[in-house]
Amino acid sequence: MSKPSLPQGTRDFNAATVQKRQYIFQTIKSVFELYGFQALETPAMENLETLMGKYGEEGDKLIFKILNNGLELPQKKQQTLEGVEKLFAGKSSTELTERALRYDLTIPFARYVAMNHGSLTFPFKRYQIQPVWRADRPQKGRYREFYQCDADVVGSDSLLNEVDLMSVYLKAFEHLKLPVEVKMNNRKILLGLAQFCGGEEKLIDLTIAIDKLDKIGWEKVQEELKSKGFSDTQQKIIQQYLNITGSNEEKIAQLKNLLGDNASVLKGIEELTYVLQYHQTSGRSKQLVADFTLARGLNYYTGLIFEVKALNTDMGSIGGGGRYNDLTSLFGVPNIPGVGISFGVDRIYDVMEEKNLFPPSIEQTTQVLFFNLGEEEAQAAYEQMTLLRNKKIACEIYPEKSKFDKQFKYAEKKGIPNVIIIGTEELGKKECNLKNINTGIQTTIPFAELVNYKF
RNA sequence: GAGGGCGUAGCUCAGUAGGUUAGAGCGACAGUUUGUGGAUCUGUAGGUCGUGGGUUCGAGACCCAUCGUUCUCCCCA
Repeated sequence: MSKPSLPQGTRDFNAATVQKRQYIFQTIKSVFELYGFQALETPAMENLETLMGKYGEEGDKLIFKILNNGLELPQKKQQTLEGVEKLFAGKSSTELTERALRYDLTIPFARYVAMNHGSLTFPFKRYQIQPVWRADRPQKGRYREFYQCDADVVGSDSLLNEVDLMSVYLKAFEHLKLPVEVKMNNRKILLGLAQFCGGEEKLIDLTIAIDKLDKIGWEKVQEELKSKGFSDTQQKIIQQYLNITGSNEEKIAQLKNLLGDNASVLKGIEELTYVLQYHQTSGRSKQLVADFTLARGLNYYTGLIFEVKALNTDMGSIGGGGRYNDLTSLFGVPNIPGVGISFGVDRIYDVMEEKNLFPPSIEQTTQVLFFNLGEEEAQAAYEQMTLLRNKKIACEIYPEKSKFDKQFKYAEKKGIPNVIIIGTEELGKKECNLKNINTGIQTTIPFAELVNYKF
């Protein structure tokens, strides 16, 4: 028998890890609820049709597909073979895979809204905390199974939603004590730049290229632009665009100078300014940074886009989002605009672990271990334990009669602070010996008073 | 999809230019101690060196393949 192992890019979470993760989930969840978002859960799998074509060509390849059952049945042989042929032709084949694991939470949400738009109250605000799966190559901060925490508002055009969502970000990371900055840009600004440089159809090439700026530097970006057919003068404009620096106000002023006669750019600036100004008063505006090099891969975004970056670490973005004007039209229901944000919990965990930001208090465990010193003694201990449990004190009894040594070590390893020893002597006097493992102090307490003891 | 690092005991690793029966620390278990742990000491168990082939008188070490893992690029959270 070979050693058991885990699929690539997946992890087990032990007790300590689960507690820390729960701490993050709880923190984010309570902020979502504070802002009026309601929970939603959707299935791990969706119909392949629902997911395909929504994440771009690259994204489609990363969708985990689920092999249909019953492919080996003789009456389905023809169908199966057709499916295989489609597969080799580079197409997706529902003959082989009708279902797939969800790739993110946004598209399933859009599907949900499209299916239920008749009965939902708009604006509809929901949050969702569930795992998603990607058939990616794992590396630092990248897993094949990871959790997303999304909050979206659909059915409202108002920029007040963007304002509120930025507040959600800042509040949640404030609670987590994780210093971040939220980069903001507007797809409309990028669109304007594309119009300036040869046409809207170049938007995607353009965004992909400039998104790499901080990673590969201008030289390489320029090479990529050149290979995508941008002319020298266009490259020059893009370079000027990317060189915009300074405070938010200064950046916006420079952008106006450069591309101010483009309607789309102006609209983008207006929206960005609106959100930034709203936060001027909150005192947290410093964490909101206009960054015109921010692009974001997903193509369904149409307005403001955001990305959260943890300060002083080389971890990639730990959250992102943006406005999409027409996601549900993918599912036949037009005119439901929306805006959403997402938290990358696994990366947040990694950063917090790296920076030692988890409060020690979140590790909770058994408070009291009852020693097992024989059948009769154990019965008495069990009675006392039940009383403490009724008082909501976490207790356990060592399941077998063993040497003190062993039972002490168990308590120690598990971080149980108190042990209660009930042996024949104590049994006779109807009392128990309580020993604090950390201080070594031992006290004798009558059975009748144990329930009132403050652990 | 492209490229690099690493796979030796439960864990972390050592293993010198290929040379006898493959080592250490930690951990586990047992004893010192059938009712008071953490320490010390003593002892015990645990490895077909990821797998398969090749070179060699001889391979944990060298070569090839394969699997696993990890990191970088692409892309993304």
